[in-house]
Amino acid sequence: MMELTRKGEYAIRGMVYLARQPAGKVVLVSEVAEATGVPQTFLAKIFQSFAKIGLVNSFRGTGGGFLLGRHPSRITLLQVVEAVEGSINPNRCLTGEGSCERAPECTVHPVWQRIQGEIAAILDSVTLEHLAKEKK
Amino acid sequence: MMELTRKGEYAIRGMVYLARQPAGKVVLVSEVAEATGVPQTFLAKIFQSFAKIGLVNSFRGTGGGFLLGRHPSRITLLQVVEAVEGSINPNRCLTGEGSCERAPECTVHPVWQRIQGEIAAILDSVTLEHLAKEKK
DNA sequence: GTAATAAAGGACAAAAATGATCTTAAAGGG
DNA sequence: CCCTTTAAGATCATTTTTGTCCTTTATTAC
Repeated sequence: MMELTRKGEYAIRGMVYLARQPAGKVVLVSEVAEATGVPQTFLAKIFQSFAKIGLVNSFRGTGGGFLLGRHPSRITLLQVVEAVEGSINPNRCLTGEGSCERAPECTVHPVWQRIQGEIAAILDSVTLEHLAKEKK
Repeated sequence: MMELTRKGEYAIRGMVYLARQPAGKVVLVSEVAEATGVPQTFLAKIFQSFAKIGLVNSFRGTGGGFLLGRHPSRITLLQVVEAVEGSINPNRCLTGEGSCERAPECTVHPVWQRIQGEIAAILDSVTLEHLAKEKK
């Protein structure tokens, strides 16, 4: 449970790979996919959606590919995860408009709220720059 | 992302409803399902699996139904959630045997481990007894 | 015993997540 | 201009999750 979806996992793998490239280096989805063990077509979709929100930049044609949209120190795990799966929300009860009519008397609510806060805080404290550093 | 599955959500709703019953009171799945807004057949499956591990007790025939397998103070949210979705594991990388060959050099790993720990700690600190108390 | 009740269990159906394939559009190289 | 490269986009296939339905088994009431 509480598992990151594959989409989320793949997105992170791909973005960390990009973060490990020399600044300005453009790489092919095919390369990223192979290196990270992610289905190429699926990763392509993810990167495409990231291009739309500026998380990555993309170039077509010969010499084309992807690179990070801004410095890895300015992209947090939270941003990546939320870009791919929407805002963190461990329980449907927490979602905004009318999704839980029993919210007022729902005693489970505050628990999920705490969890949501913890997760977001942790994810937001980690940047792609941190993750790009190889472990010794 | 990081969302509880419906199964998990339904399980919690059902168990909290049981916890709110007078001690020893046996209730029908149909009653629980209706009161909590959960698909009856789905909830039945969940309770059936809970019966096997003693989280609830079940009785067939007239006057049959379900009740908690032990005192609500001795059932934590973590136990309910794990019973229904397996052990908490926000990232496949963390799962045991061979699911992530790149675990050793995976820098994301420790982050998920922290998240996993936080979630488990919070969920384990809340019992059905806590949740059964109506909010004022 | 027989009938009624209600969970157990299995097989099936619908929906969502995951993944592949094919066509289109943009960019560069000759 | 034409060909190649590579992302963009749309469509389709597979798998998993979610949900239903039907039959069987246990229990109670008569």
